[in-house]
Amino acid sequence: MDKCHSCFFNDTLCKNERFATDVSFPARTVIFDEGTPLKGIFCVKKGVCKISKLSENGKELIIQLLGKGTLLGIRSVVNDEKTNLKAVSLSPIQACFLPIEQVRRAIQHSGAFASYLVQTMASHLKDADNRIVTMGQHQAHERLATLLIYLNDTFGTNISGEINVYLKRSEMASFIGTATESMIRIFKKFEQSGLVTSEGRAIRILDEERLFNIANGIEHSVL
Amino acid sequence: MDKCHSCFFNDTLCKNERFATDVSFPARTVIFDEGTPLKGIFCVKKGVCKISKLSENGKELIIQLLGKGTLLGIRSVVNDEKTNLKAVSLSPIQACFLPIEQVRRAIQHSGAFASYLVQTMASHLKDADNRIVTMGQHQAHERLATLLIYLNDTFGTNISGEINVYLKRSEMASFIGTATESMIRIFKKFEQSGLVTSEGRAIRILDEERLFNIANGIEHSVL
DNA sequence: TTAAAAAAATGACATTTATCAACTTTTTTG
DNA sequence: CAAAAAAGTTGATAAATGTCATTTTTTTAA
Repeated sequence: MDKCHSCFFNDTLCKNERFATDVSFPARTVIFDEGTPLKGIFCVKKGVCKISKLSENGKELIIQLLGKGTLLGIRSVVNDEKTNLKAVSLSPIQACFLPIEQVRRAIQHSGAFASYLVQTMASHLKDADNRIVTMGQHQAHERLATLLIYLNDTFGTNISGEINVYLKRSEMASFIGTATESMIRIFKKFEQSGLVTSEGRAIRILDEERLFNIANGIEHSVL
Repeated sequence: MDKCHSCFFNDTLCKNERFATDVSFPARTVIFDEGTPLKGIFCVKKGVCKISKLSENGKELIIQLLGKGTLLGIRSVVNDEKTNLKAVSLSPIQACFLPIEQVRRAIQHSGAFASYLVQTMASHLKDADNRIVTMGQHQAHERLATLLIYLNDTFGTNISGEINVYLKRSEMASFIGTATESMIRIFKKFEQSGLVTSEGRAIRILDEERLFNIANGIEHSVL
């Protein structure tokens, strides 16, 4: 149980105490599942995990992808509910863990932490709103373009230009809310049009500008 | 500029001061538009307003309907951004207004207000997640059933059983992310199946249980 | 390394949903 | 009140997306 030295908690909150502890998870591990009561929150320090929710009809939808610096489980802790989301690591995860009592105490007594939290949540709410609009008003190929740009910009690429997140085709479909087959067909058209290339789950974006235009319904050529 | 006596600010925050002031808006008025810098937040005390966002392709999507006790504009204020949402009153609104400096001060110095805010936002984030799932994994008739149940349960009905919110057909379509014509056709089937009745914009739910089953993909009869 | 399992890809087809044009009804405004 | 504007409705048709069956490829684990 080593102290966490690189996250917000310790930086602003508990400089001389040992509230946060380090934890890690291998790739493709369930960190928590829907319906679990959480004992605290995680702050991701390395790796990416997916947050998903099962629809009543049994289909999964990926709500968020969380990387470095993001909080995991905060909502359930704040509202004292069982989590309604599932968190699975996509790559090996390093994180730190802050117990529920400390979180509550921090909100009450640290203006800095409260402000940080409110700002973070406000920003997530904004993202969620944009996501709702995208899901509600855009077609599948526009949503896929949006996803690809988001992945590229949020998680960056390695030396050879591959996006640093490796999703299954079914996960990409799960994110944009289409059938896997539909997603594959659209993705193939993107490849044929020279917008992206892929090798297995590694994706490289070749023409972000055109992808952007497709995402926003400006370019229709690739249907 | 009378003091507001019935909202969270005064109850928990400024019992002896005059931070919050009363404001009101007639029905169908723009309270703020996308891109506006806000000078503070509103707390709705009476009436309902719609929060919407314009998609890049020019279509509007209704993100939320806010009634009594909800905050308006908090996100932009917290993150010091121009609002990216549009707020329009659907009925005459009574609200109180709290200036931006007071909000910031309250988050920093009032543990009670910080907790309240974090909890409210956590709950909105949960709603947003559910909305994303509904938009991404459900068909139009399921989304319409979900909307009708939501309206009925959130805003209640008057003596004659009519839901207390009066939306245009195009607004219902805007909420569930379909073309108005599609929405009308589905709504008509709901009426023909004895699930709802309507007279203009007044809607009465006749069989909430079946609506619930449709919303969750359990019943398919009404296609 | 190889067999088994999982994921990816493809075609044929069905279903859902959007679009467009025309028309009717309701609401707004001079 | 009457004319104009906006909202609501309908049918015909096109486009988008899902489903199912099957095959190929990749990944996993013995």
